[in-house]
Amino acid sequence: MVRKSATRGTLVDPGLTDTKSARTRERILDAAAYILSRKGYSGTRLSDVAERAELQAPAIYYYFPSRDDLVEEVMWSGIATMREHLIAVLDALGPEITPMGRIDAAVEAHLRLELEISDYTTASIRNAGQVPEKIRSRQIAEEAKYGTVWRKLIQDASEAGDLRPDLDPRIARMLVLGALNWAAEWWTPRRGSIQSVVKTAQTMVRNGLSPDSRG
Amino acid sequence: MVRKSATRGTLVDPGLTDTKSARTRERILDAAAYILSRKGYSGTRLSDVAERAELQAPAIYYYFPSRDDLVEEVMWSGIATMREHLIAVLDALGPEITPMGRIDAAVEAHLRLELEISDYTTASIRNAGQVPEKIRSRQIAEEAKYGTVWRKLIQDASEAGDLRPDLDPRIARMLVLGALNWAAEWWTPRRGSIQSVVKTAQTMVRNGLSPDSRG
DNA sequence: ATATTATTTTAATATAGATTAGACAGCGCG
DNA sequence: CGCGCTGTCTAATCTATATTAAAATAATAT
Repeated sequence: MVRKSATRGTLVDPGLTDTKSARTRERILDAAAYILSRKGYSGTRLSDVAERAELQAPAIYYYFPSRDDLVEEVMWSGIATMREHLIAVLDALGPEITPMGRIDAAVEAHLRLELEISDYTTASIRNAGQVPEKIRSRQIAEEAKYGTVWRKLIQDASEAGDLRPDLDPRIARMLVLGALNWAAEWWTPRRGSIQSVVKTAQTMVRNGLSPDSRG
Repeated sequence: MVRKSATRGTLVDPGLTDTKSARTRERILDAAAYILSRKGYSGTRLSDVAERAELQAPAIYYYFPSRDDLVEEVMWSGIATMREHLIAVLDALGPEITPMGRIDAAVEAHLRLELEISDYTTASIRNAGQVPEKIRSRQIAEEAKYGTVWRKLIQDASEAGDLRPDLDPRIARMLVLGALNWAAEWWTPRRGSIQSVVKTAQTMVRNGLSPDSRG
């Protein structure tokens, strides 16, 4: 029996169903994320995915109705995971943290997940522009949700008077996310620690957004 | 006679040879840049390029030895154009401009070329990670040259005492370029003018890089 | 141990897309 | 006029890759 793309576990709850079958499915998704993040949408061949998942290409069809269904799941779960991760981090912060402190935390959360954990995230980020409409729509929905979390972060800063008045908040948000997203394109472990990237990014974002300090 | 990829004119000097043939070649390159920036490396089909250039796919082989040669030229000329553009803008600035003022100008130059002019630039930016090694190497060389211009901009600011000491200059540079590069992914004319993007980007970069103002 | 179901494999199929071959039109020139 | 060159086209080739079909193997239940 071929099962219709079953609900994939969230990051927080990585799957109640931990059968051998579920693990194989996960292995295929992981492989697809890996290839997708490196080769792009059109460059992702099922044979490559299969090789990395250590099985034959047709076996993929036992778990996914089509190549595009597989890709779609990788794409949206990449962003969904990012959002879940970010929200979990923010929720753990406690109420005494300033709005700008929360933005610092968000910068770190985004960078760490992107750089150290997830092929899903980079697959999702890099291919956002290239996938066909069918796949894209669901991903756009996830992106919008993620953007909303950030919009709130910046709005809170603004309301606390911690945002330069000469910034367009939406543009500022996109520029920040761009700086973070792009990190996956150039960072490698060989060139400095993630910690150093996080630190510099936090400093730049904080000072880029904050009004001039009045001495 | 098939000519080996002839030297493409620079931005400043768009080709001494303005024959009908040269124009057709240009049309093919333009079409390839357009498709490449939207569909990615593997997704770029010669038939699509041909359609946009208003000829049949095999005609492309009269001007380029292979698909990859065509792609390669788009990819490196995208960055080369960006660098020429940036250098031209900087050279026009005059010596009284501060290092940070020059960075402002660079931010504007980068954004304007990326957003208003060039499919080449976005093709080059977006597909940097996906093209095969053969193509990539030449592009990496161009990227390095472009990075050098920016490195100098930031170094000059640093030597003038206009750079926060707690920033890693290389990381800061990559974060700035990331914010700028990413703009192509979200900006559309419908959502605000380029001018507003430029202004917000300049403000954020300037304040992100500058030491705290002592009042 | 055997029947049944789940999983994976190997062997077709089908199509898309790069590339090549060969023909053809326009054109300057002897 | 007929020749050679440039630029383009149509038809043919060839390969890669998604997908389907038909087994074969593994696992589980009876």
